[in-house]
Amino acid sequence: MKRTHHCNELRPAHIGQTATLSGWVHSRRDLGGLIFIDIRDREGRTQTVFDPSDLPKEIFERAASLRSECVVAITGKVRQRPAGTNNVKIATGEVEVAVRALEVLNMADVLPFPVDDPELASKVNEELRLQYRYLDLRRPEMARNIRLRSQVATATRVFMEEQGFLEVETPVLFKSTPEGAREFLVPNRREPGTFYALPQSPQQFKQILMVGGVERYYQLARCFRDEDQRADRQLEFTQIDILGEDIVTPFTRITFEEALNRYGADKPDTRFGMELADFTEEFRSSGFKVFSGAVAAGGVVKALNAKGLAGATQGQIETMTEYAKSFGAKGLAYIKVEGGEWKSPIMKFFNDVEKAALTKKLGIEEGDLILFAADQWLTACEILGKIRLYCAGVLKGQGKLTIAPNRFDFLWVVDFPLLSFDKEQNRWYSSHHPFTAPVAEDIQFLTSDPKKVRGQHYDIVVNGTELGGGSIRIHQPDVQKTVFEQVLQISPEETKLRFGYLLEAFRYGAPPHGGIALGFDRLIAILCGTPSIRDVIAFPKTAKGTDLMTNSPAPVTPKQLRDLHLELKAAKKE
RNA sequence: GGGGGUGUAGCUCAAUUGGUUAGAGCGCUGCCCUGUCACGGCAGAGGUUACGGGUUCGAGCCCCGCCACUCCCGCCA
Repeated sequence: MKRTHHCNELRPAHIGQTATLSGWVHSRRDLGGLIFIDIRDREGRTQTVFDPSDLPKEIFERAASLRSECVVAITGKVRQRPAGTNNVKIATGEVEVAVRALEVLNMADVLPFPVDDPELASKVNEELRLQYRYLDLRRPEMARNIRLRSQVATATRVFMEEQGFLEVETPVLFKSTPEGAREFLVPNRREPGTFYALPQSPQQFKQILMVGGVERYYQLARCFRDEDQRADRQLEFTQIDILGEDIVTPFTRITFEEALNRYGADKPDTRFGMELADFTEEFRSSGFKVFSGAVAAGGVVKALNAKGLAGATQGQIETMTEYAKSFGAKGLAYIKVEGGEWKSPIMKFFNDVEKAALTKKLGIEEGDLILFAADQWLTACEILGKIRLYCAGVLKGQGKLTIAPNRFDFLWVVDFPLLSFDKEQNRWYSSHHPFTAPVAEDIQFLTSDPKKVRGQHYDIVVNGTELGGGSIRIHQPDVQKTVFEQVLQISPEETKLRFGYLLEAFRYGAPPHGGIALGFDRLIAILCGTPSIRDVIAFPKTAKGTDLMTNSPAPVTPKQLRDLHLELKAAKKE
């Protein structure tokens, strides 16, 4: 029995035709003298009817023994449903198939969790869903995500090819690079003590492709980073990786500095206001020593107005304070504007001029909650940035802030600092990656005043999520050498060992080039409206990097270790 | 590495704050049922309260440890 139609296909126009459907038993409704079975495939579902007056007894009895998720094929006549029994919830709800023949392709055990009821299934523990991922993937929600992912991948490829980009696959077995994320290593059987590394991104190969004359490259590339996971971070993930000439930017641009000043984040969510305001000058000589002291130490005073949050309980204020402290704040000063007066433990320190400045800049009204941070510029901005998002969450929960679900605020963040300083290791490191070109007029400061150097780097942000980033690459070997050796303090020997091939490639005619990488999983998650990229990856890993379905990672045999010239120092904990 | 949350029947949850035999809905099993689509009715089975200790006359509940999942900080060029 070969399927003639899929389960979302039959309509009144098919009435009278003979059809064969195959798929899973979605649900069985056994009325005793009559059995309805909904058959589901990935396209949808169709009701079939088993009527004993019309069927051999044997078939009817077999239908009665079926349970959810058995795999069957049926043949029968498509007919109109009796008046008043249409099912408006499904697309095939006007017709049904009167079964003549049934083939049971496979029985199914009782399921560990329901897949037929979207409401129940969506609440099932994710641990269980991951363990039985194949069942989870049958749920319409997951099936839709996986399909959308496939469609977006195809659309991407069609678009890129039209624009003259070539998809080139780059090796997964690559070489370890000292900068950047922790890598996965692959021991080399052929030469003891040598290793491949899985790429954190196809970065270096794609630059080589530029030198190789590809001109416009893209790839849906798998990347690997052995770092701790988040809802939007997996050990292995997919990037839409692009390299070519300067990328056109149709979206709003905002500088890194402005993004921090206004939103307290380098990936601002601009779908709502509540912007930060600066009060450094106003409090420079304030009687409130916490503020004036921070300014004297070279810091700033920032504030934000959480409109309508004056009703926050002491507990909520406490929670916010703890939250702020977890980001390095020393405390969280606040003012509640309630009943026509300003209520705050620090009210007594403010004079009228300061109050007037606050009222003016923050547009303070009855019912507002004002929150302060006084610290070094970056710290103060980031703390209030986190508090801003927290407050937005609370206001959303109270229905005081609504954001249209189909609103996507895309923007470019530009003028990032090229370098950041690592206090622990006492050295500079690349904010983005070591191949990012400095802004031309800043190159002179590379060795004398590294913090002043801006990178030709841009992040693409949507709704507060970093979707991707790109940069104009260094294509002059001398600048690249300076970055490696003098700024990042990688020794000439190490540089030659790790990046020699790249520096050499640049000597043979390297065109200027820029690239961008978009987090494909994050993009799909945003399009699917889910907060976790696990929902758009067919087989994701848990927060600890395990695969609950296959139980990986797992030990290997002593022989495998011997072949790889490896010896274990610590055995697996039992 | 650190902080928070969760873990009770196959699933989703409850258990009056330490007190009788740990309950409900769904699912499952059996019987009944010819127009259901969350079918319905009757009956029934099903529990190492994640795991290991401890306190107590008595622990799902308190304490210590441990495991798993999850959210966040660090980390993620």
